[in-house]
Amino acid sequence: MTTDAEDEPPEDELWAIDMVLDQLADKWALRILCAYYPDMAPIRFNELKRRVGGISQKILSQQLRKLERSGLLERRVLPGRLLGVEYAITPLGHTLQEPISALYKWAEAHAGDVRAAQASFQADA
Amino acid sequence: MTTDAEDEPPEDELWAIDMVLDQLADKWALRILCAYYPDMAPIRFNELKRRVGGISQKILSQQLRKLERSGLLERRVLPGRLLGVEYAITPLGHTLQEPISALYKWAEAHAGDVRAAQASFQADA
DNA sequence: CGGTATCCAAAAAGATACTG
DNA sequence: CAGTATCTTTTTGGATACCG
Repeated sequence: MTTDAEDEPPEDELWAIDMVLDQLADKWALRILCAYYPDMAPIRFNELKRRVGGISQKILSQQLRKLERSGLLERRVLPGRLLGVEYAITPLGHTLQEPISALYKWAEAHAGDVRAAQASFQADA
Repeated sequence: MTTDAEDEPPEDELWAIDMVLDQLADKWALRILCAYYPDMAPIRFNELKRRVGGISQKILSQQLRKLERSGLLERRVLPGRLLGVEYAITPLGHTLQEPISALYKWAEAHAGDVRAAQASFQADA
């Protein structure tokens, strides 16, 4: 019998999800995307560096290239005499902002709870 | 006991959000929490290991302790004849399932888009 | 079954210097 | 301003082996 009561997701899609999670599951990717919250306006390289905080140029550059390759961000050279580059959220990246924002808002709302849990964990042990 | 002791020094309330993101922004935390999706039932250690896939006992153990300290998971020793432990989602962890699920669903829905973007990125250059 | 301890390899990140 | 190159340090992960 080929009919399962459970869902039968294609294996091809399964590792694709894994691949997508790989894009986001590192120290910086989520933070970089959170830097666009809530206005989602394009951000220039050094401003991004300032907004994220504690990230080196090298890592930021790497991450931006990764996010650009994934189609979440778009790199734009600013025209005119002003030497500059900005990174804008693509339409695809924009669809990700909802889940990201949800995560960010959760962090805002429950940061105290997490801290309290960590504090009481020591006391419990 | 201290194989890889990772301590988060208490910081300001402003940095609490950052601390929360630190809990989630690594290779495994999101995947482990995704393993509970969609039924959110408690999962035993080795079943969790199988569901996550590709994770070693050591890392899984580390991550579970971290998530337990953060109050997202609860470790329960199973009573009775069977030697076993299960990890259950706490009420706090349950509130996180919504953002996590949103992220997971996004990955499901847009995995193809990301792949296409990565493919066209080479061609574009 | 559900972990820990130890050792080791690999990957990520940081500092610094340099470039167009 | 916006990076790249190079080197070093730090962090992470995997492979056992072993324990309650």
